[in-house]
Amino acid sequence: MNSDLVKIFQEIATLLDIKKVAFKPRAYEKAAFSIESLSEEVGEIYKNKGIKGLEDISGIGGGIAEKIEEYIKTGKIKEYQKLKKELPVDIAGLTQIEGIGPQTVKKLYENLKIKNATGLEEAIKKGLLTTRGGFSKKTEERILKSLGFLKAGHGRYYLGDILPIARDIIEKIKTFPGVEQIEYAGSLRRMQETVGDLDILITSKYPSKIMDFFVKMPGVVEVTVKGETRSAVRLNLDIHADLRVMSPESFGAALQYFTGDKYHNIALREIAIKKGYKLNEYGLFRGKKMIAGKTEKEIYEKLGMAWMSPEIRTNNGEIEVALTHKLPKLIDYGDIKGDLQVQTDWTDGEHSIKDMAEAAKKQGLQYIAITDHTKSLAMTGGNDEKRLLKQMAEIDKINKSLSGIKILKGVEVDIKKDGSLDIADEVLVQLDVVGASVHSHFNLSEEDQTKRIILAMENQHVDILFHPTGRIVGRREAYKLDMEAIIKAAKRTKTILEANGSSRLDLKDEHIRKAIEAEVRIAIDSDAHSIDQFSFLEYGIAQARRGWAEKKDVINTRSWQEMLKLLK
DNA sequence: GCCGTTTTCGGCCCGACTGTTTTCAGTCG
Repeated sequence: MNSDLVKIFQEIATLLDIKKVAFKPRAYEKAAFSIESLSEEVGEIYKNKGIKGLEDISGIGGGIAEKIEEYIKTGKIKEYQKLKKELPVDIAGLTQIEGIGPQTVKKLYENLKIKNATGLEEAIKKGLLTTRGGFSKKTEERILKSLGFLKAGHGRYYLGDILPIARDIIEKIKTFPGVEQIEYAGSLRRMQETVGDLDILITSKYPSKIMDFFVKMPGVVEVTVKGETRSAVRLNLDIHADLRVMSPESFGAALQYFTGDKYHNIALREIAIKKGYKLNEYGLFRGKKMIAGKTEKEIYEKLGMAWMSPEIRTNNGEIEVALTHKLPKLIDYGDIKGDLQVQTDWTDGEHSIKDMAEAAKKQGLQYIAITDHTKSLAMTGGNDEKRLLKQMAEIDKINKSLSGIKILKGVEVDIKKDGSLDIADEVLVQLDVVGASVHSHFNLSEEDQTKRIILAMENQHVDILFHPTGRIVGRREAYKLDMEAIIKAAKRTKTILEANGSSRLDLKDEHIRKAIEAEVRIAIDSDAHSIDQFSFLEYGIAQARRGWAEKKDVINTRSWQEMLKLLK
């Protein structure tokens, strides 16, 4: 229901944009955004509090509330259907093609009756864009390129794939003569799950020289934009990179502006206006006078709030909290002392227990829990009770031979279809850390899946629910699950929820935030399967920061002795 | 269409780059 309405309102916004209606499009966009970040179904809100309840949602007033009511009652919105009839095209599909916006969508339909990306491609093949469409050859080429880019599946990249590459590129640009300050901004600086492109900011006395270096840098395949202060290129990994050169007085303003996100920035600029200022990427101004811009901190402070970490800049309440100076002190990237999910070559990991322990120590960790798979996961050679006991004895031996790192005995026990576990309680009780997780029967109904998992959480030995929703970024959707019920059960059964730092990134940030609000603790794990994968902890911490987690909310920020006290 | 510690009416985020525009519209971030 919510996601349908989000799509409809976004589409209404674009349709009104096309008709050049003023201001209404922004109102519909805002409403869509509000609904998207809602934790409750609008249907529930309407049922409990009626149309008044809907109007209490920010960005939703009388008009849109009525439309939601209409949708709840009839399953459709007349106004939307009317607009759609005038322009019956796949707007979202077309506008996601770079360079195509609302007006181009209209032109494509009116001149050529093009309704979607496939139709567009066919029209280009027939040469219709230039012959009858009223488009120039250059525009046609640009659209064709964007289509190819989209078809290759290169939209957004998983954070963990792109962060190391971005850091390399920054190092490379640092070597250009004349580069002073350099930072990356955008979704990468916000450490979002996925990153669309690289936004790099530089200060330099020689902007045009820097631009020349940048567009000729090794790895650049194509230059899409080149100007005095901004250039954009496509790199050989099909990643777009944007470079902007700013003056030092404006560096903080630019960093703030290009870090975003968009909604956070809009909210900030609205606050600036109310205070009689103007905020842009060059600074905060009163009239012509610049009153802040050198650092992000001074801009936030002049706007009446404390500086906040990029990870939480989403306009999901952080601005309101910042205005009252009650921002959470987010967990820091160096705060994790131990890793509670680690696989070894006893199952599907690549390296031995000892190698993993030594690698963890090198990474600065004080302890790890070995949590190999169990027998239900036959493809990984999962441990049965007997082999698990043998592994525990082995860990005792290795612990005696190592210093500076403690190895805890653990398991990633498989939750069977009926919610029971595939390792006997008599063995589980002997372990330090029991993580339980789902690896099969992803297609159960929400009710059955939720019941199944809660049953496992009720086991007195299950300390942590590993990767609770089963999703993998860009690869696999989460299974259907009543997250609210899971969080409630976690509280009741004293089960820790995991924030998995591998490409699962599971729990998601919004669920972490809800868990913490419900005073459920989390564990940030790497789920490392080889010695180089402890670096995944960084992404797990980012995830937790986006979920507003503080150090105290995360059990493995404690020493292993203190951490164990928080388990069942 | 929404909203209010200047307002229940009159505002609504801001600027760079591109194209074919000779003064601005479209798109993007």
